[in-house]
Amino acid sequence: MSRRSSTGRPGSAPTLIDVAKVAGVSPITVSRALGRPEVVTATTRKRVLEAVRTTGYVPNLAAGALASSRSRLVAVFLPTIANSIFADTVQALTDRLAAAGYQTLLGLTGYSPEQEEVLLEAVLGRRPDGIVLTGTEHTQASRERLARVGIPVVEAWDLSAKPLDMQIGFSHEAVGQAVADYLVGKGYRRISVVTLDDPRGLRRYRSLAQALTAQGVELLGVQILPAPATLAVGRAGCARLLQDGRAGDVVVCSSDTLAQGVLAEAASRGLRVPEDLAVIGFGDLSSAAHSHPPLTTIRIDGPRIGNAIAEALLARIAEPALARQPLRLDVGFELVGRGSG
Amino acid sequence: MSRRSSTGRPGSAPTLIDVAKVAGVSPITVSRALGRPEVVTATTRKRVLEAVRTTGYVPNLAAGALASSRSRLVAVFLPTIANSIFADTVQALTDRLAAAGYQTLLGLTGYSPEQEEVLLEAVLGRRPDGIVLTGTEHTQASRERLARVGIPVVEAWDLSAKPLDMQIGFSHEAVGQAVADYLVGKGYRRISVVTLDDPRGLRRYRSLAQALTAQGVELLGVQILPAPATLAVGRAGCARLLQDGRAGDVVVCSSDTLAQGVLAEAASRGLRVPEDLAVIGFGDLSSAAHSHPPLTTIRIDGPRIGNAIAEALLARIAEPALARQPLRLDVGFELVGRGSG
DNA sequence: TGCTTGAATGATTGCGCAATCATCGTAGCC
DNA sequence: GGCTACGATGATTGCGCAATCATTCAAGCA
Repeated sequence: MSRRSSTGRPGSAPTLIDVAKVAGVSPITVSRALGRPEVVTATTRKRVLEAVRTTGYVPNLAAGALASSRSRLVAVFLPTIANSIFADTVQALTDRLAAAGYQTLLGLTGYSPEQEEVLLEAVLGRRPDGIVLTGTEHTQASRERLARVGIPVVEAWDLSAKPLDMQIGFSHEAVGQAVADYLVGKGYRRISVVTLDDPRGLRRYRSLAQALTAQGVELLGVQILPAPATLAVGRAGCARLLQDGRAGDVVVCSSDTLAQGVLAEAASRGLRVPEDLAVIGFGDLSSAAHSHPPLTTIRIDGPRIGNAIAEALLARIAEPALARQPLRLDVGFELVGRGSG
Repeated sequence: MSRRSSTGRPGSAPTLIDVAKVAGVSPITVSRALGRPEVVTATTRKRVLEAVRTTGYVPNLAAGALASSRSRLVAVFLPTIANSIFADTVQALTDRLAAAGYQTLLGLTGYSPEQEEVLLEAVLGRRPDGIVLTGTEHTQASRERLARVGIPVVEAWDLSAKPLDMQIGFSHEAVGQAVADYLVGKGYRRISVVTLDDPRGLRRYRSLAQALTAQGVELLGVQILPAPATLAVGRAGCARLLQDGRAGDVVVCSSDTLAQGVLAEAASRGLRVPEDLAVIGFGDLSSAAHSHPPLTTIRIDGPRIGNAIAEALLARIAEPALARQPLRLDVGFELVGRGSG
């Protein structure tokens, strides 16, 4: 196995030049055969691909990125990987991007704009061709930096009045409103909330509270809990509400996972759901339809968001002239009524 | 906002040279002030940092990678992001790597070695400083390629006889054995399995079957199901077993999520758990302790795996002389007995 | 004073590739 | 047959940075 690079150093990876020598063409022809095969004749292309195979050549994308100022990298920032509510979106997004020759840099922000800012600073060093952020809450420094660098940005899972660039999500206010309407319509008047202290959950909660107030109903109790969203946290929140006598007739949760915790707490106390205590979740995780009773929740089309992000990014990259053309896609949501409330 | 690059083109990002001009030093001093601050005097460092701030400079890591042949990138391949069993590991891993100045490239293989091979080929173009693979099943082409490139590789979540490089995981055979011992010890003789057709789940299942056979017990029924691991899939698997009269007294599942599906199916049929049907899971997800009844399952220390991967990678990167020094870390597992079986 | 020593800084070079412009050759046309 | 037009290929250059070697300067010492 004595392959050697153009400079003759053994052990280092073969380069375009090595391939070119083997194929008997110029380096740039190799580059073209690989990058834009249609501009090269079938025979040279074949010769080049053969040479690629024998040399074991793998293009150095860092060099390519430097020369072309296109990194073929997309940075994706998530609050956490643990909450599977983002899983479908990320899956669809990375699949679509991978198919288009893009790779995904992952950043985990832990619901913290400051953390996001730090990661952003680091990631920008890669000169990604696109950036996907979760939510619309960012530090001022992040906003300014993103405005400067001018690469396509998608804010996902939310909509806001002052977008950085493109937004693909839905209105958390509308969700709160819809839940309020649903509950009031079903005759509930004694309502409480268990929510994570993440920005979107809080917005849904506030919107719910406001919509209820508008209909003459006041929230009975609220538990705002720090991440992560686990069943244990949901249980604890519910226990606290019950203990304070503030659970009311229905608990609205900021995620299905918390809701299952509430379900668990209710069950352990012998409360019947929904007769004694109704429960509303958010996310429609795979478990929601199969809990006991099945969970009434809000369904978001995660894969659709992921695909839409990819398409928006790829379109913008292909046609930078569209820059800062406002894209604002509301994918909506669906309230799925099941047995829990 | 009229920053311009060294070549005077407006709009393009400032470079080391721009910063150097502003700071009144040579470019290489800027590089040093940023990369190895200890070799530069405090005053120059301060001047440089000030210039970095005023110019809004962000180092181009692609150029740095090209010049230094160190990408500060680690590629992480997961079967899927949906199964939260990997979430803790990835979280710990990325946190630790980010703290050390490394970024994470995410690859989703969908439990397919062929998919992994394709992604590997693409990712190798970035010349990552390390690669993390899930499991020990890889195509021959992947194995050869990885052997050639000689960058640190960690196979996680499993152990095998022929490691690519480093391995950090546990023995799935031992898990199967432990479950067999546990069940037989509890007096169960009529045992069935619901498993995803992922390599590790299948290995646990086969080991369980073998260990049972060694004790004179035969598996009553097996359902091998395609991904994803959802409650619905678990329910369907359980329903099938019951319908065939092959569920026996206890169903062993390849994940907690499937187990919860089994629990749901049992509940919907009015079966008492564990009296009529016991259930064993795998993973000890946050929900396992709170299901009804709480799930007997196998706990894996995910964060520990993530941290160990990061440490192993960073150590190897810092000291390439250790290359191919076999590292094989068995993090073990714990059978957590709860109410379900 | 003259020398050594080492810390701090600078000049040069090349990493591997794609953009750009130049060249070659052939088909098509009147 | 001579021309154009265009498709295919090649030569040169520079992307932004760090490695390497060179230089400067001040402190320390006999």
